Amino acid sequence: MSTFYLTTPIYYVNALPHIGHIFTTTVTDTLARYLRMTGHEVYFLTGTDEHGQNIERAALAEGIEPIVLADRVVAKYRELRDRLEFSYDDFVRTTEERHKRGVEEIVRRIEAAGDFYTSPHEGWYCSPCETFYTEKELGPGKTCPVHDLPVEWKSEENVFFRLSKYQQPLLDLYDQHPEFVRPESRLNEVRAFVAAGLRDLSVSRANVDWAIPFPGRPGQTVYVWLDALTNYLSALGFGSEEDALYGKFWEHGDVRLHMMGKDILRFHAVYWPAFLMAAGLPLPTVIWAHGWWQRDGRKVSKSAGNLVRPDELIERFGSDSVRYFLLREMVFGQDANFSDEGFVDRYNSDLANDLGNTVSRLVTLSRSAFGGRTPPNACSDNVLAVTAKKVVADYHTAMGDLAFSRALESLWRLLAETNQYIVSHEPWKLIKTEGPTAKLSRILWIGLEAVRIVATGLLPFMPKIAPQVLAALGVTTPPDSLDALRWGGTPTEAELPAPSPLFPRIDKEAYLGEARAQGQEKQKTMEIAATPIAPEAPATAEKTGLISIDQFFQAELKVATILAAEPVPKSNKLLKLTADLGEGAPRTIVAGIALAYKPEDLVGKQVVVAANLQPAKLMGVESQGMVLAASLDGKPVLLHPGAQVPNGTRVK
RNA sequence: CGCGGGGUGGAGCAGUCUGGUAGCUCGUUGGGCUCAUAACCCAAAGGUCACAGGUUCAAAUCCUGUCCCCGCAACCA
Repeated sequence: MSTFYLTTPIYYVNALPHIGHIFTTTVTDTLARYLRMTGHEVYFLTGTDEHGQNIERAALAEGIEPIVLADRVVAKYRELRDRLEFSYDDFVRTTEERHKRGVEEIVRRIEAAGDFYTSPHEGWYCSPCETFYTEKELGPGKTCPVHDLPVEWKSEENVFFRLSKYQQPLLDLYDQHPEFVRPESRLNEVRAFVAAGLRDLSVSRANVDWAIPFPGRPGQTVYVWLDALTNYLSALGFGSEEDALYGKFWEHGDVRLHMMGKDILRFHAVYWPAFLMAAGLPLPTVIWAHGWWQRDGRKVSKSAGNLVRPDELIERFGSDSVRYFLLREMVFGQDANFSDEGFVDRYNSDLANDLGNTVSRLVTLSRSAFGGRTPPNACSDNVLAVTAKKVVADYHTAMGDLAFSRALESLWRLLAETNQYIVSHEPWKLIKTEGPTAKLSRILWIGLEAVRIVATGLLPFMPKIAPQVLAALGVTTPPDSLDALRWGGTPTEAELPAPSPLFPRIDKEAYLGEARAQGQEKQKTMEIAATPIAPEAPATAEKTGLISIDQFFQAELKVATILAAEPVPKSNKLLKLTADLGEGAPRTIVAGIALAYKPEDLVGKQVVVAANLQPAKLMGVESQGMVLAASLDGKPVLLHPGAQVPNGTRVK
């Protein structure tokens, strides 16, 4: 027996849970359940990350305390646990006292090792990101590349962590423990990043109040990632007197596994072990980065409006169907695709047809032949028992590799063979011709037993439904150990309740129509919400964002004819235009329209140009103006004059 | 030469590390069965494993090169 410490990331409370959170937690939960059922001691942790300026500001905007905002999101996660049967042992919040103590302890240790120093930190700062940017990284008009909001020049004293010192130790770690980062392809990524050189990391902020005060550094608070990562220790009691769990699962634990999406791998595989090395603490043993869910083949994003809506799926199909789909459809480690059609197909063919229907036919046969009971004769020596043995072995192998889809696939092989077995023995004929003989009894018992093994293997995956399947097969108490995967567990002459469909078939066409309509409805709502509401009373210009006509005329808009157009090398959005503004010499203008226009289609066209903009360099080409275009979902549509006019004509 | 993932029957994917008859699910066509949730079983059609070269007795798999697709980064004056 080994100890396993399994964690999900702690989720940031600035947004409600979505399919990404659900997936990571579902995966970890399934693994936790499997390990418990194979006799291991498991401690499963999840939680929330609640500090930082984002939260502070969001709360301020609503006029509430940050903790109230956090409480609200935490309540959503608790609700999710109940709906999806997450079996975590603890839920840690970074605003808890125990967490604060853990952070203080790790800071003290790193401080004692001499790996912190104070230094001025200057740069363009985006508050929502809590990040400094270089000039080059900024968007047009000195805006944050992520938020498009103006950044501020900021200079403050920060505490820095000597990350650079750990470059070689980290590389040694990856070499000595190639299993540290999984899947393997990710290890190369991490190694390349570290080998390229590590800069010291700023780990404090001077002006963020909604955070843990930095011990021994008045006026400084702990940077969110140092704060957040430490949850893995603080939740176990690290830094307090009651640290028995810490000793058992971290310090002396056998496996310490962090599960996460690939987007935050770097923090876990580089920064976190470096912090721990500095603090003289044991490192995690495995960092597992899984892939992302895409929607209809495209990346999921709010702006594209293609978010997966797990709430509706859970309501319609049941939480276990969602869990099943997520684990069956993704090759663990790679990206996978979600589509409504794919979901219904899986549900109907795997759950309704294969699993549900097989249970149904066996139970019905058994009940009618043996007076509402399971058959009286068991049988250990037969073709299905041989298959079952092989299937169970494959199942365990796959689970050991965290290859969830393969584990499920192997169980379904047994299901398929069970159906073949039933058809080839035609028990419905035997009932009519010979009655309830021992031969019939064995045939039906073998079928029931094979399905029982499948349902038992599903217990970690489908904690709600698998026990119901077992109950339908006459096993009233679900086993708490996967020893029950051994052939022979189906009771003889046990009461067999009348079957009811566990997974009712879904009419695919009807459902897809429904889902489409729902999607459109959503979009409509969003459009309405996006329509600006006219101010009720006249407000001052400053407040409404209105400008005077003089301010407007500060912009010189002129008509120009495009003389030439060519793509900018190595860029995919930019076109380099040569335009005549009636000034004698043509101007070079770079425009981000390459995705929507071909160069040859633009030559000779008249467009509107902002003529008195400061020149700027884009991908090495100087642009002396801006072509005006309507922006439709990020796609530009150029503005042309309604009739041919002389170049340089003023637009007003 | 920015980083990464991918290209395998109509669709979606596994297999590639560790070379040995190309596999799964869905779909299509024909047949069977009637216990079961219009389900289940059998059979068939359908693949130059992106392309080219190389290594090998043998390549989807290893090596080299090329093309294409998708993310990220850069880029929307």
